[in-house]
Amino acid sequence: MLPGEVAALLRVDPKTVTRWAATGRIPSIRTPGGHRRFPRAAVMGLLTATAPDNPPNPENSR
Amino acid sequence: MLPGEVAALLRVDPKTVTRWAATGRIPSIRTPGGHRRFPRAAVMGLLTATAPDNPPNPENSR
DNA sequence: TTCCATTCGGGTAATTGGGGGA
DNA sequence: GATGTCCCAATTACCCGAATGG
Repeated sequence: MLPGEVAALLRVDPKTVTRWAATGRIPSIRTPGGHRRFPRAAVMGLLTATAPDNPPNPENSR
Repeated sequence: MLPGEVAALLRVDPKTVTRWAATGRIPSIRTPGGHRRFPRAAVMGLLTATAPDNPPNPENSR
């Protein structure tokens, strides 16, 4: 998966994704020219949202 | 979407949006750096919930 | 081979996160 | 109980020119 795709999915700058790879926060593969490729699974793990309990259930909220 | 955008849209302080995410009142994903991204749909839900005259679920707001 | 879009690298400004207090 | 504003540190976004990939 390309840096631009990951950036678009997480609403960040492609440069930020590159920084994550540089700091080892996300696994990445390097092309012979130095460009990066990211495993789709790792990217999917990042966009896992915390699902809050905010349904019509007042008793649960209190 | 970004915390600042949500804050501007709901006309609250970005810190308040952060607190909502922290208390689980709005779903959010975290970047590896710790910043938050909010699903547009969830923001719209909050926007509807804070609407002065069009609350779909008044009991949900409490 | 040339073509264009994207990514590379570094540097700087703006935003965000967390804690504490009004 | 919830929100807005203060601090500082960290993260992120946009600028440039040059190189890579298909």
